Amino acid sequence: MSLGTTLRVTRQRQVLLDELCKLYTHPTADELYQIARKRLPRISLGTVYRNLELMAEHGMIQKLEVGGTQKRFDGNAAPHYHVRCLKCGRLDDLNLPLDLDLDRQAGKLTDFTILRHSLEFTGTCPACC
Amino acid sequence: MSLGTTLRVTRQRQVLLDELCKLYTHPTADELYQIARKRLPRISLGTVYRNLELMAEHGMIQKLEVGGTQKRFDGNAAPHYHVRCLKCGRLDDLNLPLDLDLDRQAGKLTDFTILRHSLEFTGTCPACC
DNA sequence: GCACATAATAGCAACGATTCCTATTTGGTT
DNA sequence: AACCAAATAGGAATCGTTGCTATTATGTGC
Repeated sequence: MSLGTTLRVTRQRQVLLDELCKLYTHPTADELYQIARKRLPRISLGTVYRNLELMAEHGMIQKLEVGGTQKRFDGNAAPHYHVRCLKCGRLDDLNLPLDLDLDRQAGKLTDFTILRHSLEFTGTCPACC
Repeated sequence: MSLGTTLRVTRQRQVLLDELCKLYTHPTADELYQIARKRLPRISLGTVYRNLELMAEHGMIQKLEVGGTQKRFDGNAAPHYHVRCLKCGRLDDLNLPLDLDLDRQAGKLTDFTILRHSLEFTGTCPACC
């Protein structure tokens, strides 16, 4: 499946996107699987992984490569920053304006062609601190 | 093993730290295992993981939680930023000054207690682009 | 230098997250 | 309705990492 093709509208895809967009908790694939099963009891975990990957490739959602053992997903496709709690793993959005000038500055210091950046703050959340 | 205790100086630990500090490629645990085996053919992968973890806890090295499936390690314990190639995974240091004010700004926007941040640029390296 | 306590090791089993595989089903098109 | 390619469920396989245990080595006090 290339980026040019359109994705078919399957019930599984609709439910996954719908549930992901309702959440602001940046769930893991397995968390979303548990949620989706309430509406589609026979959905498989493989389907969840495949669709999250495809929807991310198509720019409909974001796959977050942050600290921790599991990848997390974000229904908000626009780039933005995050805070992660060291103790419980909670991941929140951070309302800090995106600094696109960083990409330009970085580009001047390296041979790489810079496409974007990700900024993750680490600390302790109110519940854990 | 708590942070208060001192680590014993074992041959394995010496070799791992020595080899890691010679590299600027931010190797994975397995890459470092292959390198260390040239000097210590009987070293085990478990020893590599355990020591990298311990040395990171003691602030001697850094464990990098960046994009990709494997964790990477950095012999430079001072915080700094990185660029990662989307195509080959190459991870370079970036000589952009650390912006500590970001932590203060982030702290004003959230209930979290901010400890630090990690900034990773993504793009394509000269070899892949 | 020797003995002792305990930290660290090698080797391997187990684990968890993710990907892969295949027969079957479904969505979109004619 | 018929067709084809895409998508699915279910489960096996893979891969990075951690855990386990008997054995070895380090640092310390004599």
